[in-house]
Order: sequence, then C-alpha cells, then structure tokens
Amino acid sequence: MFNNEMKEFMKKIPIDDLQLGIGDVAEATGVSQSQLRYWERKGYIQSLETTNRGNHKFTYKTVMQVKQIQLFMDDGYTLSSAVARARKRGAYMDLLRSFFEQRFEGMTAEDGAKIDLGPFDPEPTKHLVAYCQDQQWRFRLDSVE
Amino acid sequence: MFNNEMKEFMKKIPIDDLQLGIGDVAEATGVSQSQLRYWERKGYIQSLETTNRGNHKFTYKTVMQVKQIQLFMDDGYTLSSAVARARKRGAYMDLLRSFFEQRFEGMTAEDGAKIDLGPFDPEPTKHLVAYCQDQQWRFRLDSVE
DNA sequence: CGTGTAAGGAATTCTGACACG
DNA sequence: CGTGTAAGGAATTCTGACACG
Repeated sequence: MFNNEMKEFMKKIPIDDLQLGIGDVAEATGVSQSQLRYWERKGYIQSLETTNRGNHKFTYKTVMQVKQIQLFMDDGYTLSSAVARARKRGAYMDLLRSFFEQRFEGMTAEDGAKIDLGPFDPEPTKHLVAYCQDQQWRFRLDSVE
Repeated sequence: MFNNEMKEFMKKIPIDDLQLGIGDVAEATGVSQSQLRYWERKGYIQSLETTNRGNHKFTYKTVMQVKQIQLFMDDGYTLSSAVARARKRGAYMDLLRSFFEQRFEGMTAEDGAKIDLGPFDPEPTKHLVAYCQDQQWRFRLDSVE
C-alpha cells in the first residue's frame, strides 16, 4: 500500500544544503540588502562567510529568521526586540521537521493521497493514516495487514 | 493551550518566493552548472528567466526536482527517464504541503512540544494531538475545552 | 539606532562555440 | 545524448565611507 521510499526521500530534501546569496534572500523576504548587512554586522543573523571566499551565503533557516524578524517589525517592534521574538519562533521549524521525519512513514499519491503516520499510540496495533478526499484531509485508523 | 498564529506563520514561510541562482542550485544539489543549463535547454527544468533580466533563477520546487532527477540517475536511469520519474515524485511535496496547511492548527513549544492536528475524524469531538516526549513524537486525543 | 547610496574592485553568471563520444 | 571547458561581456556582491537622524 505504501512505498517506503518516503523516509529516504525526506532525508534527501535539499534544505540544509541551501545557501542563498544576499540578493536572493532580499528578494525572498523583502528585506533590503542594506538591512541584511547591518543585521549581520550586529550579530542578529549569521552567514556562511568562511566556506565561500568572499560572498556571504545564508541558509534557509536564516531566511526564515529574517522573515520572522521582518514580520515582528511590521507589528511595530524595534529591531532588537523583533530579533529576540524571532529567536523563540525559530524552534518551531525544528520541531516540525523532527515530527515530520519521525512520524511520516510512507505516502502514496495513487487513487487519493494517503500518508502513513505510523502506529496510533492509544491503539498501537493500528496505524494512523491521513487521506485526502475531495481536497480534504481526514484521519482514520487502518489495521496493518 | 495553543497559540493560533501557526496558520499565519505557515503562510508566511518564504518557500514559494525563493529564487536561487544557478550556482546555489548546483551547490545545494551537487548537479553541475553545465548540467543544469543543458537540462533547462532541453526543457527538463525551467527557470524564471523572464522576471530577471539576464540571470536565471530557480524556484525551490525546481531544486527538489533537480535533486530527484539526480537520485534517479545515481540509480542508473538515463537522464530522460530520470526526469519522467522525478515528475511523478514532484506531486508528493505538493500533497505534503496541502496536508500541512490544512491540518496543522496550532503549536506550542513550552513544556514539551505539541501540535494540534484538528478534529480526529472518527471521533470529531476530540482533537488529534501530536506531542513530543523524550525526543519521541506520539499521538493522543484531547477533548477541546 | 537603523538604513540608504555612490564607488571601485572582485567574484558570478551569461551565451555561443567547440570538444569528446 | 550528455557534459565540460575556455572566452569575453554583463550583472551581482563586496567593503569602507559618508549621510540622515
């Protein structure tokens, strides 16, 4: 029912290896290059300067951070307090990924999408399955054959 | 219990706005610039040439596609069949995102991480909750107060 | 504090061609 | 078919300075 290439697939997702130039970060987030350079100088964000001779590269995680800071600044926070708040928010993404990597056991896209989320803990003989019907994702329990 | 900034947060994740230069794609995937240019010339992948005067920019989705093609080529497939297989796989990411955006209703990172996945369909009065304990993600059903 | 701009040098990307096969 | 390289022009990024506030 499920191909189990999924876990392997998840690991190969090129997200930790993403290194964007400053121009691409600026365009993706709407934060100017001037701002990014200043933020980096102040230590609010970091770049992978060492690995690239000269050009500053930013990870996807930093891009998220930048976007968060910007959203808080839009809400009226000063730069430094926006940074502090964004830092807490950063933990979310890591948690989501760990959930993702641990619980997504398999997936199929044929005849309606299904995602196997592994044993349902209150009833471990059954697997928790998310399935998509009419554009709606629902949950059900499936017995493992 | 859950802050509900989550859905908003998900929407603001800068992933569709990501536009990487060819060098960054090459480094992220391990596919050479020569290859990427050839693949684009053949129509196997696409760049956002129109929006950027001159420089080819690639979306994150294309980065995924490139990585998939490369993995299939590592398995011994020719370029053209690797492309065909990668295309099918591409649907996965879209499905995962739709699941994500639809069902992740809230999240908290305090005193053990918790993710609210909304009403558990076989028992809709209760919410399906994923919680993290000792680095392990488990499921349970919570009554909504 | 936080951001922008003008300035010149350095690194990146572009295209079209040619090579190997 | 699929990838690499040398070549010269075009676009991007770098740093340090200066401006405004």
